[in-house]
Amino acid sequence: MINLKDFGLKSTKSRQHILDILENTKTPLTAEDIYKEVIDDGLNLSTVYRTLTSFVDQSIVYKEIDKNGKAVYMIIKGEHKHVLICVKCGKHIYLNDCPYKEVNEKIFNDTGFEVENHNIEIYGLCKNCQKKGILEI
Amino acid sequence: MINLKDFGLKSTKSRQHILDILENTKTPLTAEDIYKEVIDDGLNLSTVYRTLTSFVDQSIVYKEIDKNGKAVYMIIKGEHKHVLICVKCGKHIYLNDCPYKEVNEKIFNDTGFEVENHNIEIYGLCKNCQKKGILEI
DNA sequence: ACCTCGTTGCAAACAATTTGCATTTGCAAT
DNA sequence: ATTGCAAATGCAAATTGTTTGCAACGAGGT
Repeated sequence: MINLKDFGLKSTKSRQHILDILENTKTPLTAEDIYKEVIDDGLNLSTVYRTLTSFVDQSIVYKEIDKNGKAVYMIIKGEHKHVLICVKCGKHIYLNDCPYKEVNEKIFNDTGFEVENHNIEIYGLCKNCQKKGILEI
Repeated sequence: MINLKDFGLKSTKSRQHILDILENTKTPLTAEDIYKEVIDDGLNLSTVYRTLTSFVDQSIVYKEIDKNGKAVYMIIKGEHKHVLICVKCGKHIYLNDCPYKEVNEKIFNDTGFEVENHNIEIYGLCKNCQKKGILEI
């Protein structure tokens, strides 16, 4: 349960609704996705964008750019996420823990570079699509 | 040396020039970057886009979307690159080999996902900036 | 209840990319 | 070499996703 006031944001119906949507989705959403859900409130698309921007500024949500250049948003729940993306069916599989932890140490030893954070999208074939044979995107 | 005909593409001056540019750059280029280099040929921006699209279709170049949602293109030369980006001074350090190789196997064992490729940008402090103390971006 | 400043709607601006159509060009067949 | 045709190109206009200016509105402290 996020309290907008804690982030210096006024609590309006629009924002609460958008926040609610983001809190209750499992997949990242585009501004358009969210807009469709709030259009009945009479909410404007630019308000959705502005709201999302302020959420990003306050580190309430993540903003990522997908393969098609569209921005997708998802709520930050503490740890960072890594996603496996199937190049065939587009399925997103989220990893719960970071499999790259040990690598950071190796990088530090090799280069003296101290890793703070990383954003990783890994492309491949999900279990299901491997069965289907030849790669056809 | 790539031969366009091998990819079912007509060999035109425009395409050869664009291919040449892509073959001789170390950094990924945007359509605009390339356009600036071919504008003296009288080449049109939409031709650049169409050429890049057909190169992507033929798997001659990669298309990635950067943080700002812009597409960048780079020739496919077999191996992929990883870059360490210093959050303080912005320095880019390229890794010669992929430190994540072993991880792919772990992912496969855990999830059945077969990694084909990944694009990684790792953020942290380079050796030099670590000395300078507190992080100020 | 009032005042202030942040928030919103609306329309218009923007930036990156794509598309329709008329013209040109590469190249395979003659 | 010449021809014919599909593919490639230039140009301008359309599209898509996102941002912005401005006037009206509303939340929340006083």
